[in-house]
Amino acid sequence: MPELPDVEVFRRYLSSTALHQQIDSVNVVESSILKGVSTSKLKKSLEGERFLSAERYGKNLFVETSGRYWLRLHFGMTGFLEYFKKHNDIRHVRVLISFKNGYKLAYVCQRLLGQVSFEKSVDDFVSANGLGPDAMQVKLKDFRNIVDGRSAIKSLLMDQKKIAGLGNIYADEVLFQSKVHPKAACSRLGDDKVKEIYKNISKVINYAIKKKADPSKFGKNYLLPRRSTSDKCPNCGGAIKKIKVSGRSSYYCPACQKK
DNA sequence: AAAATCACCTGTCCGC
DNA sequence: TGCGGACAGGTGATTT
Repeated sequence: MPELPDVEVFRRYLSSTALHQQIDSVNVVESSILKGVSTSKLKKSLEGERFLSAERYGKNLFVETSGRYWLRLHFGMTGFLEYFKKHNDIRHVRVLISFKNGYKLAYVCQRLLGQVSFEKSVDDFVSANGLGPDAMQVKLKDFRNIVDGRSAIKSLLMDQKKIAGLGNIYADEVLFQSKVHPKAACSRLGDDKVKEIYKNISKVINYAIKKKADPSKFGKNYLLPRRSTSDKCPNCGGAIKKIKVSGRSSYYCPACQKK
């Protein structure tokens, strides 16, 4: 689930729920989810503190604390947050933060592909990991420079070091909206197509956020709810095709999206 | 240099 | 009903 739009929805969710409440206790249920921080340090550094604000960069959620660190949450393929008072049937809770007001915030991650860490700042993490510009903030000038070389356009859109935030399904959606084949070589795209892809990145992201990143709420001209070879292209009615690009399943319309 | 492969994990679905 | 394999919205290391 968690690509940029999902994480942005999580950010807004956390901002409207868990901010400003004093943390009573932290329970690390599965310590293998922690990266570069021990269970005891996480507990010691969070207990008694409060969350002050929440930011997002790419697919990462950063929560500012009243202590020394920012808490970074990455959600892998299956992560999400749940804020609740009474709830006893949530599976795969990996970190549980209890607040003095009686509520709890659960970081849930079924496949353990997510990460929880402490960072000095958002900028620190971004530069240390060489992340590209956030997909919601990137300027056309910079995007033009990024789209270069022989690589397939979809691989580039998914490369977090080039542009941060898009993943497998939103990269597919952007290319579908732009009528560009996922394997099209970057260097062979005309400037008009580059501009169209650029515009569709923000268009798709903003639309998805508005729909709470829930594909079942997407309109009929979107590919996202139709990621199946038994489905039809919403534009031309042709069959949706499935291929591998960068090892990931890619759905597209061969009639509308030519190389 | 880019793409394929594998590895990390858990769960579900499909075919035999 | 059971079992094996493929696959799932991420990412990093290693190999072609």
